Amino acid sequence: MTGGNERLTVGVAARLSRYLQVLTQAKKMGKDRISSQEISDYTNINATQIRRDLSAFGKFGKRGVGYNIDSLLGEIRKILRTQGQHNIVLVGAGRLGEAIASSPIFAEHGINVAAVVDTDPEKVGRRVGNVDVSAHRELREIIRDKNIIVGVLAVPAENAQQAADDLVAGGLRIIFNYSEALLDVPQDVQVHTSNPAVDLLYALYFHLT
Amino acid sequence: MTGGNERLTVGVAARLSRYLQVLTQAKKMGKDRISSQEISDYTNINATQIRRDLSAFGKFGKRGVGYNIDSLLGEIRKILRTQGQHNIVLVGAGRLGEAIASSPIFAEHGINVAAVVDTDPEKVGRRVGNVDVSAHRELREIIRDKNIIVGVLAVPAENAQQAADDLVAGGLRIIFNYSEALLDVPQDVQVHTSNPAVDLLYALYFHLT
DNA sequence: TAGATTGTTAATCGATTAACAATC
DNA sequence: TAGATTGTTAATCGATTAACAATC
Repeated sequence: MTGGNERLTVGVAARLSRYLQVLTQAKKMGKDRISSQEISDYTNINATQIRRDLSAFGKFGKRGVGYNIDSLLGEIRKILRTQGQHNIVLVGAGRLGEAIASSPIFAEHGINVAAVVDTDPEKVGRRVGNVDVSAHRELREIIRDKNIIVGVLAVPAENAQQAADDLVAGGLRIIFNYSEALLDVPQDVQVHTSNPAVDLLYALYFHLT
Repeated sequence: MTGGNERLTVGVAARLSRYLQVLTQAKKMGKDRISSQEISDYTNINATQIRRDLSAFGKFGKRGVGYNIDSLLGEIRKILRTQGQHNIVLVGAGRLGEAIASSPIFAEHGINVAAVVDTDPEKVGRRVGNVDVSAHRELREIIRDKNIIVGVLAVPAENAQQAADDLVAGGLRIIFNYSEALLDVPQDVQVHTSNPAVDLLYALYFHLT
């Protein structure tokens, strides 16, 4: 339907990202193909919606059979342009920072924790995930030298704004915020705040009603 | 416009939860009132949409002034029915489990980590957050005795399905999954999978295009 | 009074869904 | 052939947005 070169809408890009996760996992579980209904069961996205999203870019499925996981993975990666490696920096080497750096969840999608920084001299030099912790004041050089495009904040709320300012000063325009703090940043910086408690309240509402 | 007793749509409930987070933080920052435009800046939800969402339940704002934070917090909590305390159990006392249990992010919204369990005997008895780690096999009794309604999985992907099965067997119907695994659960169980890598790919798409 | 911001309308756009022919 | 599942249409519903009068 579309030529294929327009920018995706926010909704479509979000859904395609979720299909990507399901396909990655299904592949790890040894599956070869998957139906729109199965993807729907894992994502709670309507199966018709899934077929519609995919068929806008080509005929990727086989009627009566479903979608080949490997080839669909390739197609979606092409659409989302996420085929390369992306370097990120993690700010904060506390428990959350360590958990993030050691998790396979990023590597699986081509995202590489290229550096970890902390203000605490005790933590500098320690190994976290695959890298050694650097001093927070070296942030600017690290961002430049390692070609980093995303900063992940794993610091207490009271330090989050300062850390965000440092990331912005270093040139980053995408920040993932794992603290509960609200961040004030320039207009052209995207902040993604992840707050499990908010998601939980929302889930509870539907449970209680 | 609405009588006020219908079930909220998924979209409205999700947005109201996010307003709740912004208001909670703005209050901590010492603010008394806030405009729909300010909430919009923090959430990326259109200001008209915010006013529309709120005015469906009453006239909570003052023209020319904005919304009083305390009273709006109360109104939204009433709408979302999140005024009580909710007990949750955390499965897994590793780095991520410790980070979650020690974070103020849940307590702030009336969510109480009432128990932490782990299969590793080394970890049982250790203090994490405000509770002592219990043995995983006691899960069922803990859920019953402590009136727990939500289970949070902070375990490696390879153990996630087993842990989910145990939570379901214990009677829980809401699971938060912080592993990358796909979980097979009965129809009436809600699974919320949080995958920062997926969110990141999605953010990158808009950055790169 | 002047400036700001809500509450509300009206118009548009994208998401959702059921249904089903096409076809593997 | 029989069963399954895609690709697509058509109809509906909710989200989004601009605009502005009301009013603090």
